[in-house]
Amino acid sequence: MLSSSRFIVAVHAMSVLARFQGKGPVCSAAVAESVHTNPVVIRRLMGELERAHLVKSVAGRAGGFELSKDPAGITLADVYFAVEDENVFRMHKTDPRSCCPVAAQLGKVLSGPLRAAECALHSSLARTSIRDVALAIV
Amino acid sequence: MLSSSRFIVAVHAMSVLARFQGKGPVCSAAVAESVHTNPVVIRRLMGELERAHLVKSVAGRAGGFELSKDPAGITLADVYFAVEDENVFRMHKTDPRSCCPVAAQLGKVLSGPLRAAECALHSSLARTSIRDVALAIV
DNA sequence: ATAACGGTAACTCCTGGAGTTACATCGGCC
DNA sequence: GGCCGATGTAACTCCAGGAGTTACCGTTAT
Repeated sequence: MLSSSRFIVAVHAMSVLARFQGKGPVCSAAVAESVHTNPVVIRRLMGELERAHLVKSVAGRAGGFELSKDPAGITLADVYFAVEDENVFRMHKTDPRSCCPVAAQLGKVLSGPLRAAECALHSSLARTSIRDVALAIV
Repeated sequence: MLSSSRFIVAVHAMSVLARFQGKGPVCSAAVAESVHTNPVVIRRLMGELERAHLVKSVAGRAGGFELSKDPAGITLADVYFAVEDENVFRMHKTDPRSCCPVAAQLGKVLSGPLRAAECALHSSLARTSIRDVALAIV
């Protein structure tokens, strides 16, 4: 895997789960094989998705993971913000007491436009559901 | 600096240049002091901005950097895509010949929605110019 | 009881950004 | 012409974080 492909991997895993819906839970090894990675990596990712109430895990023998709701109600935006940093844009440390007005005020000035950009990203990703993705796959 | 704060740092530097417009070039040491980092880091970043035709460098004594055009014509989107990876979303390696249809087709299926999301991000960032940022700073 | 699961800790490996030093080069200015 | 203050860039080091791996515990169907 490439670094920080967490979002795409999560979508990949969710799509696999969507295709197996109603046929019982899918184990991490099976998902890992499709994604071409390690079962532990999948379990860790699923942990984050579970905390976001997008999947649920079934413990014990014949356990695994399944979607916690209708795939039509899970969007790419849900997956993105469950798995990636909540901040799309990382700030450097600015000193509000700096003598340079740019350094002192940039954070406040940029917060509006950056929030707007995150919202735009969210809205766009929210237009595609896991169901859409799963249905597009033959 | 935090890791991958390249975009914010670039906006910071551009804002400094905007405030000094018409007063001659600003040297990398002065920008670095405001950003609270190293002059070499600034010069490297300016190199990328220069390749995107957003700034120009003046060599020799009393040299430095200045905006290459009206700050009202430079948007946050220009800066973002000059300085960050062209791909907002990183793919993991998918094998198109995989026996799992999800692994084989996910790349094609996602390309549309992901391109749309990048466009949405671009459009939102394009609504704010460096002039807007510079004017908002007292 | 056993075997097949998830959950998690404790690592290692690797990539990439940031910081730093050093040096070549350029171009006003005296 | 020579100096000095800039950029440009190479060659590192340092560090954070994602990914991969092994190991072990708890859980549950058979």
